[in-house]
Amino acid sequence: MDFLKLDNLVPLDLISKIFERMELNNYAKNHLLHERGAICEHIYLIQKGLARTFFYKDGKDITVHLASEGEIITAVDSIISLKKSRYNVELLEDSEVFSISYADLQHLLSQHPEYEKYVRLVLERMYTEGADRIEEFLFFSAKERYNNLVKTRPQLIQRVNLGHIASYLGMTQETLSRIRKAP
Amino acid sequence: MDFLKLDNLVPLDLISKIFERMELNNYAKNHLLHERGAICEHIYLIQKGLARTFFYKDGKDITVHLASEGEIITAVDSIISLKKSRYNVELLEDSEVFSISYADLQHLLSQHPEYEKYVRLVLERMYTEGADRIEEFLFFSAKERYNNLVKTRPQLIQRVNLGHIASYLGMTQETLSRIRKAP
DNA sequence: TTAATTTTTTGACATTTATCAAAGAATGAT
DNA sequence: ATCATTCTTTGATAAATGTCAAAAAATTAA
Repeated sequence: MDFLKLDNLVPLDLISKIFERMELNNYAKNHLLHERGAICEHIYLIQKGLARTFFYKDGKDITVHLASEGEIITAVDSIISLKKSRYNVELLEDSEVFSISYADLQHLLSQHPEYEKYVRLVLERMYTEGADRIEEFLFFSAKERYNNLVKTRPQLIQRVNLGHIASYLGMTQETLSRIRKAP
Repeated sequence: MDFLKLDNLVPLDLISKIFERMELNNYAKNHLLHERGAICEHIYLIQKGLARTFFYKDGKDITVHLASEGEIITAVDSIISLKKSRYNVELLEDSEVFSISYADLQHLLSQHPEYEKYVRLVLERMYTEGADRIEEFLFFSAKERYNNLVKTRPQLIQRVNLGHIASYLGMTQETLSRIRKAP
């Protein structure tokens, strides 16, 4: 599985149209793009750097999503439903981040319905990636899930700390540490 | 989480337009709507009855998806990518099933780009449901996952056998049997 | 550079869940 | 109704993973 990169799916002229509507900002490591409890109104595209979505379960911090260059991140539990989000979206490195409000995106789409198709392609891809991740949990042991991640997104292994990778894969950091050193 | 029902998202006139292009067929229990190894070209909408997507991992049959009345089912690993599918799509009851080829749907959308928006809404919903399911695996024990399913889709518990429910929830049937009888 | 902080590893032990084998219950076919 | 088949439960045991506590290593800040 190769991960969502907008530029494989969407023609350049549309990308630039969307980018015209987007703000590009620089933020330091640990900056929160979105904080839990708030309604999330923006979609973020990582231009440079790394972000994660996470939340707390029984006091433990669990990483739900990781996005690096060219990938999209937002609080999926809020952006569409407009409900208060349980998620935080945090930068793991100093980053350059494009952002567009969902309202602006919808406005752009209503003006240019010919672009809907590409949003559909992106959503189809996101959906398929989600389905693959569900399969991982249905079929694979902790060790296999880790090995798959190493294969599909090796850059993450280098850049994200062990605790975040572990919770992203649905295991404790002790378990991941032991998997890593196993023969 | 309430499950995907087209008619909450899509205006009736579009539903009927799509339905004009759809075939409605009756099939007996155990009929395969789609068989693994083939490229899946159709999307199915369950009018009456019950279907599941499943596949084999080390000889074991694992249910990946369950769809009842008003819900959509297809081989998600194939319909978009046009790769050979690992999945079977099987009916668990005698059923009435609408079907449309993905090519026809795309054709309809190119003729009526104003409908793209609704496809987007459906995909957004499907994506969010997928994200919820991933969360289940990240956070919840076998027992909690079962209790959540009982709460969100009680009809399934009645209609789907224990083995299929168990694999859908990522556990063995013995574990689910023990969870059920636990105090 | 040193100290403080954060991250990773390790060990001992507990818990959850899986595996295997078999019995019991339910369902469907004749 | 009876037999065959499929589904569910049970028990014994094993394997995977989690928990807690602490040490070691790496990173960051002063």
